[in-house]
Amino acid sequence: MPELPEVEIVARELREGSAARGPSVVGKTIDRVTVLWPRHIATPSAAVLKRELPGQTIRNVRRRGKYLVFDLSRDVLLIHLKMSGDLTLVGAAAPRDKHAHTVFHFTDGTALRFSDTRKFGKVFLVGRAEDIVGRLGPEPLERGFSAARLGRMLAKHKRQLKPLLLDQSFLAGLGNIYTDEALHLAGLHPLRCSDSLSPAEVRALWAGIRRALRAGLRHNGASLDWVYRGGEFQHHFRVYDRAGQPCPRCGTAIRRIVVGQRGTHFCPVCQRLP
DNA sequence: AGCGTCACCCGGACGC
DNA sequence: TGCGTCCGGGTGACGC
Repeated sequence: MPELPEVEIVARELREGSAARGPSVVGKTIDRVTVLWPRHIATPSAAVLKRELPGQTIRNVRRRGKYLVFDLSRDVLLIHLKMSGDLTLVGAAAPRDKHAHTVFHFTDGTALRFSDTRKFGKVFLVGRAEDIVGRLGPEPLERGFSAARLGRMLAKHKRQLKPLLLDQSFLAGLGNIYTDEALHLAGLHPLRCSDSLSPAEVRALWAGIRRALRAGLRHNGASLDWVYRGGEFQHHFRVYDRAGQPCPRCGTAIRRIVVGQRGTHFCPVCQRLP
């Protein structure tokens, strides 16, 4: 279930090369594209994608929110992995993968394979990355994301913290895991109203968000959908997926409720509703 | 603006 | 063992 840390790790590995994902894709030129599941191609049509990509070279791979951004010589390719998507650089002789739905073949014979068991992932080809990621909120790990800024953002809304933090146009990159973890680190109930936080609570939330994301990065992401081989963060969850188990801080049984159709995990003692 | 609901998928867990 | 059913994940579309 890729959230900011998992996507960041994929971007880094594709950019710099890794054992899990193969050598860097930066500098490779696309020769042709195979699309076995056209519904992956969100924009434009698969036909246009197959026509426009050949000849373009990958200049850089980066992340914005949960999107992977491939800067090409002319256009920008964006991929959203959703929950079960993965990208691997493979050689010409690689065994086929029945879940590989879009394959970018390079002129050197290698190929970047987009596999997605649940077929939720999306591919976008646009002239400017902003066409897709322009509506995203700030990056929580960026220098400019201060506690004061978070406080101003929170005060502008009257929403429950959990759905607000999951809203990518409010803040980019938090999914269900890191939101629950951040709220526990901050000692804030997921149903607290965003404009009701004291300055100290805002600072705690700011620190909790950043600590949760950094912990995920440090442990190479979480592996729940058997996608991110090597990710270990699932062994360090404080509340996520731990209903009935003891809170790491006070020992009280973690509770699970549903907020906006999302499973939400919290400690009823450390995260009280005023 | 904010909220609820649904659709999109399918592997795995569960119940019978 | 083999079925059937439900769940969860991120997002966009929709209606209120």
